[in-house]
Amino acid sequence: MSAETPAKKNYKDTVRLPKTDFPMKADLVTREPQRLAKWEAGGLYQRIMKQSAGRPKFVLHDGPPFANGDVHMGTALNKVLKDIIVKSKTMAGHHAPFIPGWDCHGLPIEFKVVKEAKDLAPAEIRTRSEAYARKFIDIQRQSFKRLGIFGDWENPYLTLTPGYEADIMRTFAKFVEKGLVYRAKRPVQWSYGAQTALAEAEVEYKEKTSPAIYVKFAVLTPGFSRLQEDGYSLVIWTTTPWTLPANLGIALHPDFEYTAGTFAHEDGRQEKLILANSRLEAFSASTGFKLDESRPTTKFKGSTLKGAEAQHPFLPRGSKVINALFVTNDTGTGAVHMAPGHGADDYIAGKENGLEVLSPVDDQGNFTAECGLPEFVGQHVFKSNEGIIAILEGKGALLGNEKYVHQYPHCWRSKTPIIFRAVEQFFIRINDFRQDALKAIDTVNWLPAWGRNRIHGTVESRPDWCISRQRTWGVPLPVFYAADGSILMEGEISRKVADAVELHGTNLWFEKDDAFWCDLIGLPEGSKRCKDTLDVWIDSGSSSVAVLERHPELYCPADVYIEGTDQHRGWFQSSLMVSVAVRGTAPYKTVITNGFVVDTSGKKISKSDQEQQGDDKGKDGKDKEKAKSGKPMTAEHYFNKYGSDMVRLWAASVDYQNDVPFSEELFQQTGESYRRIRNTFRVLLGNLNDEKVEQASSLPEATKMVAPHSYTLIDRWILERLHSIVSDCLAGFAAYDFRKVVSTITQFVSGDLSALYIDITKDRMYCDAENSPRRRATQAAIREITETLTKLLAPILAYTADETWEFLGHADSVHLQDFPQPNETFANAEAGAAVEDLLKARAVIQQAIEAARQAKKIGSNLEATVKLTLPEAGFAHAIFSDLPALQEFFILSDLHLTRGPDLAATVEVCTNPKCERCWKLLPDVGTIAEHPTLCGRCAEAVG
RNA sequence: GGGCAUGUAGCUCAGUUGGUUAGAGCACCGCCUUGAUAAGGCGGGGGUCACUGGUUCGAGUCCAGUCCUGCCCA
Repeated sequence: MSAETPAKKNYKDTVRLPKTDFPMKADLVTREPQRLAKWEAGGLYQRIMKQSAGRPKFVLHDGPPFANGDVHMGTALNKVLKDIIVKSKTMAGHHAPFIPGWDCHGLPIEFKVVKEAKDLAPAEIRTRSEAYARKFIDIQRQSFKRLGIFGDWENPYLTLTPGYEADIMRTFAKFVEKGLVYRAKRPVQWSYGAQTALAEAEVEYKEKTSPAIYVKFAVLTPGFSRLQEDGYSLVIWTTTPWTLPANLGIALHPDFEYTAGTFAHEDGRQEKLILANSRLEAFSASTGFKLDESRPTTKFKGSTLKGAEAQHPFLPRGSKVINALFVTNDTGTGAVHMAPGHGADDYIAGKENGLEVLSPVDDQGNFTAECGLPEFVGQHVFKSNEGIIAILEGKGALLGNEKYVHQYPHCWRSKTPIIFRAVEQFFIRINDFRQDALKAIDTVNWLPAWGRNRIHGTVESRPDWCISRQRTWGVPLPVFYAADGSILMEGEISRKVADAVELHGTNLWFEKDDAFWCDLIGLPEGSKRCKDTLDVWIDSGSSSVAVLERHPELYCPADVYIEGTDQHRGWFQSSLMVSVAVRGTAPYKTVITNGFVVDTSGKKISKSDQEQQGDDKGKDGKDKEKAKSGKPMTAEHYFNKYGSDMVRLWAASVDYQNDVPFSEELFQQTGESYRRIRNTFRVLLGNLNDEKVEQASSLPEATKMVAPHSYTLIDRWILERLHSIVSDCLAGFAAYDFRKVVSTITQFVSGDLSALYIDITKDRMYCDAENSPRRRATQAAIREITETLTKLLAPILAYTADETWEFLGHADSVHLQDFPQPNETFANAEAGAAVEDLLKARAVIQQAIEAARQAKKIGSNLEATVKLTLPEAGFAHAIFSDLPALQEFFILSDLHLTRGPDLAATVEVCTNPKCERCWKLLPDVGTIAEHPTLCGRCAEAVG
């Protein structure tokens, strides 16, 4: 009576279902830290280095992030890409050390420190800045390690260490020795907010409203040729009225046509003015002054007035008329106000024409006595615009005044508008080696290729490098001033400073007095140290000297630099310029750029935006709201919520050479891919659970236990596919195309493994006798597939691959393995051709079955009787006459074959009895007395 | 405003020297399965290939222009 129940149960127990402890739920957030701890305890990175010692080297040089703030997703993307490169190069047979670094000096840190406590002594600022930097180095290091990035984390390079600082100074010494450094009073981009000069890379452009005014300058020189009468005024246009006290000249384009004539205003005013012809109309539209055609006018070229003298509108001095080619005719009047102390073009043109450099503005951006207007001394220049306009108006020199909205440079740290201001600064003369740098660019492989043009253009047009900063948190500019004020700048002097710094750090410079240093260097008594520090781009730009050449494991040029696209102007360039100046060649062989992380609406999510959000919290409602709606952008948030492998998979599956879209939704999408891969690994591992122990312990020979001829067609096919997947992935890694690797593997896992191979081989794996040759053959194939995929994924899914490797029975980490090589045995795609035909037939069958299923005639495929018509031509492979093999491939109980004109299939309800064990509907069920509910195969398997 | 990039399904991306009905993965809808089950299978919907014009028998692909977005610069 109850005999059937235990019997049923018994048959179910004889089915060899996949069994594994490899969890379906990844639980990366808790498991990854455990694995990381294991890696660290075992010194995995050091072991990889030891194991790969002696192989061809591959050096990826880490561009140092600022030791400031948490790890942003953009930084995480970059670091993960670096790690994938290093791991894949290692597995491809290289010795690839990774020495991470941090950029420690500079304004961002000093700014925070000074904000927290005012009026600190320089030495104190430096102590606090170092502590600040080290705090964030630790924070970032934890995040990078957590992201699964392998490297010598305990011995990173820091630009604040004495050795590095000394090398910066020695690099400077080389510049000095090559005669590339000079000191000059030149206009620089000055931040009054941060009170320092700024480099090109330290300014950002934002919209600003400025007063745009038209001002007349009376021409003094009487009877100037071609001017028929006197009393004319040149008209200039400027958006910076505050620079007028520094006006020393007026520039005209030598070739433009100018008109001198009488202009009348509606209000009755009349003026005798000179403007460029092309600007007359715009001038009239802005000011209301129209040229009175009835009065005599004179036309002449700008070169005519060269050398004339005009009257400064409110100061008792002249303004010299000069010619300059940079005068344009798209804005203004064709006559440009020249203040050599307040503009780069002005400075150059002024120098050529013998104008002085006047810059009556102090560090805070306030006027000094030199401005010649006592009432303005001590007042901020931007607050003085209105007063100056009032003076002009009072003197009758103001012809027009409007609001002008334009993109204006701002300080990246203090966010204040910058001013051009002439101060004594140190510069590197670029022209002396610009051509060498341009040549060096063409020795480098730029990825993507347009990077070459980008940096070429940058280097071609860049001005001299302003390398001095009036800041405290940086490497001192190692030069001295003699008692008479003259400069003591020699390579030898700087080297002596460097040697002392190497031993004691740069704090020595700030702690000891001038007498100490004069004594140490051997300078005459009374000499004084320079108070400036070096531009931080010299710091990081010197890394090819301070790191690549110094570190025993590295070399120069490095094989690869990879950073965000903004570094064409930043680190790629500063590194290039330093390297070319110092050794004449580029510091890198290949330069890869990654795009910026943007949200899905295509907006840039920058680190400084994120910081702004944090900084501005609570300041006002608007920013608060912005901070609230802002998405978290720290890597920590995402690896703590989704796991590091998810961040890594995201990084590997986007087109990093363009801007990289990022959103929570995208993360969920990545999660789907991840789960698919993981679940597939889980089944594969489950199917290996009864692999012979001897096999597992004699790895990797296990995969070779079944000779190729024992494989069935479907096994040979999947191994052929695997063969080409290996080739594709290796090619993808070699081309730094990780997206290709991910999509290749994803599609293989989803399309070939999950939907076909695993599905088709379920029957033999579950229901065949344990040692049936085809079952063992498939098991061997599964081991090869799993091991191969695990190794291919290891550089990307650093944690999951390692976990899988462990479940494959290996004691040690997958990261000590090399990449698999394509198996030549399966290179000829013999099975692939047959499977192509099989898949065509399968599609036709599935459509027929689906129709029956939708019509509720059948449920599972096994309930169908399928009549398949194959075309007369083709479908010639032996398998098309092997009915059992076809039934297995199509996963059917009952298949009938005919040949006809077209490929076609019809479906009927199968009437055979169902085998209780394998669930197929087969005619021989019930023919075995011992097992009345089983088919022949199952009866035999049960024994 | 200039230089360099970019724009193919809801999302991330393929689309070879121009050549059938533009593909994949994920998402979505329906069905099946419950022996991969917080899984798996099958089927399906979904695209004016940014826009406009041109070359061509034929253009996502080549040419010109426009627009969007990003980087760098002014």
